[in-house]
Amino acid sequence: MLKVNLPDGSVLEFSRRVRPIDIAADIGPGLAKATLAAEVDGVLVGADSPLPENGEISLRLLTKKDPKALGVMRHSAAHVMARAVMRLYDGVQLAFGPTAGDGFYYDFDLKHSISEEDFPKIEAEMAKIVKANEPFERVEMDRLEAIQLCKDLGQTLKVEHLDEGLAEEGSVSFYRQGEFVDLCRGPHVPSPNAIGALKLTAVAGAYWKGDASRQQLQRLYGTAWFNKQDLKAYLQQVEEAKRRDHRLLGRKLKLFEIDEQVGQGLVLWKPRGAIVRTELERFIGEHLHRQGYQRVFTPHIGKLDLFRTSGHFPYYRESQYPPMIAHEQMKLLADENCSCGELANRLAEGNIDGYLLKPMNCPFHIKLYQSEPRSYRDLPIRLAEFGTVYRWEQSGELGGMTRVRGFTQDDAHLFVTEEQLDQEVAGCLELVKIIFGTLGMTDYRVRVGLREPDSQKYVGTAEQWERAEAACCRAAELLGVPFEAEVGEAAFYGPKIDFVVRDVIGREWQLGTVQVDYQLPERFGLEYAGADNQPHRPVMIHRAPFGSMERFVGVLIEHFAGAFPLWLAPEQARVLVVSQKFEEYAREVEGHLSQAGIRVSGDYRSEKIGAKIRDAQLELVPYMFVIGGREMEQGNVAVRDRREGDLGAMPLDGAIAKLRTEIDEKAIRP
RNA sequence: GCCAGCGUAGCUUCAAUUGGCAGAGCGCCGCAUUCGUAAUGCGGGGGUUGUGGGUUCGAGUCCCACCGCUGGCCCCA
Repeated sequence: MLKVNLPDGSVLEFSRRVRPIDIAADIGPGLAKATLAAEVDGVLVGADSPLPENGEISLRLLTKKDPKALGVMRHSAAHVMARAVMRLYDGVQLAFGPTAGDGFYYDFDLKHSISEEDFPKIEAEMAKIVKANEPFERVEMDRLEAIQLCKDLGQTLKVEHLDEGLAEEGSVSFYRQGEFVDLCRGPHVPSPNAIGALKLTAVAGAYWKGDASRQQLQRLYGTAWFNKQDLKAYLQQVEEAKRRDHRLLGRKLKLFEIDEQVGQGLVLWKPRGAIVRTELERFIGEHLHRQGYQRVFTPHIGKLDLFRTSGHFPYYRESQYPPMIAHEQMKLLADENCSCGELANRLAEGNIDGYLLKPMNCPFHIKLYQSEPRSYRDLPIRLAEFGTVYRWEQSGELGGMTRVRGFTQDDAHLFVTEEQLDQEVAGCLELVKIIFGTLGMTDYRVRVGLREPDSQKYVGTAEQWERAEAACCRAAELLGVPFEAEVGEAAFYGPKIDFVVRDVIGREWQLGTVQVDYQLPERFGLEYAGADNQPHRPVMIHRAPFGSMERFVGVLIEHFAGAFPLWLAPEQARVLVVSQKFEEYAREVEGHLSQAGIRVSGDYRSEKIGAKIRDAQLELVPYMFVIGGREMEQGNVAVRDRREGDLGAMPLDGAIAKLRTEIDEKAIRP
């Protein structure tokens, strides 16, 4: 006897063996037809997967109305795509093909190099498969049988996966649809007619099992929807989002430039972009003061030895700009006919010294800590700096402001006692929360990055890691926002708490970060005198609420679609003269606004007022001051709001007060 | 770094029939106009088609290499 609890509270009982689809049929034939998948005790299963004979379960039947059904359907769409590709090309090896984001992908190994030109052909084949509407059938079998089946099918990657990833499994499942058979966990929709609209979106390289040392496969991306309208709406939304792309707006609004001749990933902040950045820095500066930070400045380069001690060099050499070597050393090496390989070896071994463009600020702040004897009474010491660092990111990874080679962190390092750790981490997180709140950025997730237990890439003892990870988890809980712990996302020296946001094309970027570090204090032998007059080792917290100014401003441009709140707007107001006859009075107005600390400019071109308004609107200037004969006579100003349009005439003092209030409150308007 | 695609004026979904005179709009500059809440009119300058090489009578167009950009993978201290 199986007792089934449905979401509406009703209970059904079955004495025969049933599948979700049978239960749906019992309720009504319409529902049976509409059921695409089911959720049993919160676990996604196929509509035809057998349920236990006895016991009690909670069951949710998933129809097109349920977003989870959309995911199941997309997974099926991936199978349809794989089947189409196998029909069209020879020697196709299947890898993985899951649901992902707003669509799905499938990784293949095949000789033919798929390009976008092939899409119409593949899409047409997929349409045929959908139309034929052969059901997806689930087949379970023993793992060893499965290996034999995959061998028979010539699917060597699947055999590999059965030997590696699934080695522990007793039995595995396949999904069959016509001639197409694929090792797959499922679930799938009953048949492909649930796929209402399809479109292939991209092709890219992807490493087998995500391992760069393995072969590279071809990954085909697609999106699928229950109907054509949804697909159309989605494609429109994607186009819409692209218009907010910070790379486009950055140029249009003259915020920043990345020049080929300067170098890849090196940002030139234009005057307007610099204003946004400066305002953000000033904003956080106020909080630094309140939270007891001390501002410091450190150089852009330091001796290699410093970074040998910190562990950055040579372990992270690949992601640094190559070291600088002194003239004399260079000459000596040249005289010896020293090869590049030899040079690299000697640098690594420490036989040659040089300077490194800093990849991080911490070693410098550590030296500042060490520059004076420290007592427990001094702690916590909080050293803050807008420190510019340089990292040799791989060229394929660079783009816009979100991934660059030179960037400024709103960095700080806190040197604290073990007892102070929790409170100080909480303080750092609070700061990130304030920033995100002030800017109205609510769409973020918090990730606690933990170490991968058996990986070799971390430094420090297991015991230290456990303490640090525990501290991070405690702090995340105190934060009061949902968070997820993610294994393998830690820094090499410690766990971290990251604030992650999405850009307009759905990519995730880490912004604010707080990291707990027992390693660097150890490596540098940091100490403070305790109450017991014995030396103790401080714990370090690395923290950057914005993350980097470049990435943050890039994301912020997209967040506001370039229309910054008044306090951040590069140009807060523009004075527009109806005719050049009123220029003198308008310049007076402009002067008063400027005196009041408002970033204002004047448009005195011999253009019509409509054209000037249009230009100001397109340049996203928040306020326009229209000055004509009426205003001059009455000694007032006509204010136009970028969003709301003409606000009518008002005294200049009143207008200034209005703007000042909005600036001082850092108001965000919808 | 790897896979795929792209690169024409400051900018743009840019245009340029099978390889056959490099064009348009916006911006910019000049002149006229002095105007009331999203585009005034006229005129003008601006390109060694990313760079280098090759095929050809002839290359923006075809081929090769490099540089850069876009999407993805890996990476991300």
